[in-house]
Amino acid sequence: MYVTIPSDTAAQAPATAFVNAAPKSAETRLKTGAYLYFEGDEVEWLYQVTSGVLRLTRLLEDGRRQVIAFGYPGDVVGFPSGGLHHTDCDVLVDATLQPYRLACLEGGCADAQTHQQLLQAALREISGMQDHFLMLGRKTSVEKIASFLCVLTDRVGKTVGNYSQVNLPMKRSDIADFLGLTTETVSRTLTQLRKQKIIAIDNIHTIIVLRPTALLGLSLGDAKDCPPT
Amino acid sequence: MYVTIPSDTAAQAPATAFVNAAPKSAETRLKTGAYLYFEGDEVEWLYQVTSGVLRLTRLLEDGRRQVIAFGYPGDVVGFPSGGLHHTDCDVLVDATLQPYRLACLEGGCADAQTHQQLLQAALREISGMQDHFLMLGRKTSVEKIASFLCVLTDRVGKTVGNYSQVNLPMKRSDIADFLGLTTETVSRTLTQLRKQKIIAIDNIHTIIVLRPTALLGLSLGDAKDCPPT
DNA sequence: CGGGTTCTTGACTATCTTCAACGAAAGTGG
DNA sequence: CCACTTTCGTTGAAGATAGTCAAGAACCCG
Repeated sequence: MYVTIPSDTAAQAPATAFVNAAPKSAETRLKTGAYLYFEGDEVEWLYQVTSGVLRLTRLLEDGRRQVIAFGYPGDVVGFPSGGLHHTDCDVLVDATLQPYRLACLEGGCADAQTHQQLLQAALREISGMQDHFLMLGRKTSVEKIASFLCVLTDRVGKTVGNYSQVNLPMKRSDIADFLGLTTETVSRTLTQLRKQKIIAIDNIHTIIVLRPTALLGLSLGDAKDCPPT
Repeated sequence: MYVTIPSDTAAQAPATAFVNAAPKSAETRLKTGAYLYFEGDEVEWLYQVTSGVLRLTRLLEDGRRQVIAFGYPGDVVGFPSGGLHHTDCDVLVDATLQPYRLACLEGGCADAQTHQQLLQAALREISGMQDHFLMLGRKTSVEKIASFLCVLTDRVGKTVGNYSQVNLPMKRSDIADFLGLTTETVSRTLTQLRKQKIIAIDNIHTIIVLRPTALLGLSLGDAKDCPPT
């Protein structure tokens, strides 16, 4: 999952399971904390997330970290380069994964439809990452956090009463390393949105979006203090 | 071209023309300033840059801009998502391009080798973008500029006398929008490196690297003031 | 040569980070 | 199940990095 420009979201994140008549390999189940692969591992499988949440990370020698992406249902993870993984991948929320042989992406696979779908997933990945560039390079902390919440709400938000609710299974430091901020800034920005009554923080890992339009506005860089609707 | 982690550079940027025995379509030649495609255009062709330099950009409504990538020889540009281009692409330096039908990537192409090479290019693209994330999200302005110069020197630097020289055909604002900085910061940072005698600025578009090791050090976040070697 | 763009530099400001402290939550072992 | 320990999250104050605004210099192109 990347932080994409809202208007594009519908167009480019189908987030659906592959349509596939061919018999599948068995689903993989992984518990929170388990590692799916490490940087440097040889790639044998790609995985489409069926349920749960994954975290893809990359480290700098001095300890600085970038969360490359979160893997939400519909996302495909594990694209290789030079046959190797270039991130670590571990499990944030118990997950089920549909594995596909790497050969299936690379064409040595009988099932043309799966090949096609893996390829399209790779291309969506490129496009999503391009949007994410814009976010990392050009957005302020409020815009980043607002964008992040908007994307999550769209993809995995639940409607509870009149509001939509979204779960943040990751730590604040994961959000920070994903958006290019510090944990303190993430925390402060969430507090700020709460004080503006744009969101409510039900518990640390559960956000309720009170004013979706205001949140969307902030994600696009509108005036920082929209009056209560 | 993305700003990748130095140690990986060799492994992941072959930057070579595709090996291809099959007859090619005619090369495309484009002059500086010409547009190859626009955001929203339908994708019919992918292009491998043979010579020259391209610029891929993406705009936010309010005018903020991100330079997604520069297209240097060896790079493949034009990967679609949902059949459409998601960036603008124009020419910074007169370029020659080798076009490949999109069908060739998507498998509807007789030449399996070209299909394979386009696919590998797409996967390299993903990996390169992941490194670039780390750079955008976690590096300081000095590290960004130093990294940028290191990558360019590696890929297109020329040895002149005892030093290597690299051409920067793009404007300072392009560098800024590529690295997530402002033109002023780019300018100041280059001046700083010049005053430290790590680089010399021959003319605005030509940089000479005087102390490659120091530059590499800065790109990795070493102490900011290495003494002259 | 002249006009417009691009680049550099300076002064000032804002945003975000850093450092530090504290409280809340979660994990551990008896 | 509870006390203990550790990790995580929030908040404050201070500081630093990069941004903004503004002016002038250098460059480019007809």
